[in-house]
Amino acid sequence: MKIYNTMSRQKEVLTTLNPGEVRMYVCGPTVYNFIHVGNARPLCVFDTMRRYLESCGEKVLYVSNVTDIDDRLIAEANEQGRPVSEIAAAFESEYLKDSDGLNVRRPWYMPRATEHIEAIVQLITDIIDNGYGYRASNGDVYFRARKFKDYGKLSHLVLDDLENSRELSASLDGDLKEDGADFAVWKAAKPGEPAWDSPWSKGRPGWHIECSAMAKKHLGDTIDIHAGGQDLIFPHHENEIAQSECANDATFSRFWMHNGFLNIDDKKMSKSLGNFFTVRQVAEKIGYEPIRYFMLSAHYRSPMNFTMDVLEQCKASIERLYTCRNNLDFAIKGAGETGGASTELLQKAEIALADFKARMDDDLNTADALAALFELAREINTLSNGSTKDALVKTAAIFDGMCDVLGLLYNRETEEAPADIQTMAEERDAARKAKNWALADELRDKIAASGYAVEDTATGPKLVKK
RNA sequence: GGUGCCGUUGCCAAGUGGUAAGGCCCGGGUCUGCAAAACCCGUAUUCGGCAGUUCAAAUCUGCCCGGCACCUCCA
Repeated sequence: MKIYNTMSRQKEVLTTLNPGEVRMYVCGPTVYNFIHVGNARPLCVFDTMRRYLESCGEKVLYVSNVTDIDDRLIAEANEQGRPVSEIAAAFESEYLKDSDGLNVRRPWYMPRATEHIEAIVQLITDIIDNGYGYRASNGDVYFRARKFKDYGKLSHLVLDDLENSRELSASLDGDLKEDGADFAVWKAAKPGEPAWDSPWSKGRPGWHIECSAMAKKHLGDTIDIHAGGQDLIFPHHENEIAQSECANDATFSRFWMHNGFLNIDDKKMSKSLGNFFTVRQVAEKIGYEPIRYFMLSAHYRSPMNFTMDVLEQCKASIERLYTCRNNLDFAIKGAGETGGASTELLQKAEIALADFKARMDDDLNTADALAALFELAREINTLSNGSTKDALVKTAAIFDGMCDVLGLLYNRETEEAPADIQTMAEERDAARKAKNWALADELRDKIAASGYAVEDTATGPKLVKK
């Protein structure tokens, strides 16, 4: 497949260091609060990337970290008067609930920053030994950004263009840095802050260094794909590259993928604007699945506008897929050994699958892939009545495979309706045959009151859970 | 100031040189005892505007208008 590599700014054929194996690192959340809907985008998008690669037979070593120590976490802990570790553990658990709710597969490995202090200290030591790091008077350790000749190669920013902001941050940091462009890899602890021993001071890792260290520890010096939100390109990923390449003397990541941003009602999401939504809030209103569908309904690199109105549309779209799938199941139950439409159905299914793959191969075009899925849904709705059981089962497998790659239709009701409801449906069918419409309607109302809708089909009544 | 992105039907959104996918909504029809679901038909002669290149442009070029993001810790 081809993916857009932020580094080269063009689509490239994805290759991996070891054939059949993809080493992928996706920046995860800082667990100081519930994750917001913006966080859900990389979760859903890169999970879909992983699912697609796996469906193609690749083994995906998918690493996504949890940042459980940083300034915001400390601020939150101070505010609540609880230890940082407690806040982090609580919100990590909430994060996983949301992640599971969105049908995001658990990472192959999910490293926590605080459990990798040793690896981090080692990496910083290597950086200093190679001349790229230095200890400041207060015990902080900084990285000499300017010394790394490739600094800016990912973001395509030139240090001198950052003049204004650089001066600003230099003045804020006092005289600790040799150069305003330098960034912290280790921060000396202030009184009361969580701290770990190091050769330089009791302190904590900087934000960028943890990803460098954890990627190295679990995936090696060179990884295949590094992914995250577009806002991480600079400075986060740029700094990761500087740290890792200066410490390891090897290319850090061969491909860089970045998802576009999510706006809320056409504005950037922020707490001050009052348009800040957590995944949990939205899921409680409408469920998780429309959120996932929404994330896949546009190309992952384009900016998206998040509104409840559009989410309702997503929900309706998913409904169509569920209905189709349920109809397919119903058709399978009633199908026999003959069916004139079988050949055509299987043909259409193969075409849809080929389209689906071609679109996913083109830089993970999930919006286009969804179109292929809907085209298949229409063919199924049209042809399933005239097909054999064998053809229907094969078609279902293809349909399910596509849904599985997208991570959709994971809330399918597969249980049979309760016996009493089925009995009522049969009684209603008998009433209909006797043209007793009053009784038939009465029974339909009763069934509806029990949470089921009954539909009349050529092969008998069909119960749908509502 | 530097870097980059975007503007396609009522809404969402693909399409990046060959004559506008798909979904939601809406209107009409078929099926149905009535429904539901489904299917069929209809919904952009047109892709922010103006020029240009080309046999051919939503797709390339230029200018303009409008919106957005990043530029030291925000996915």
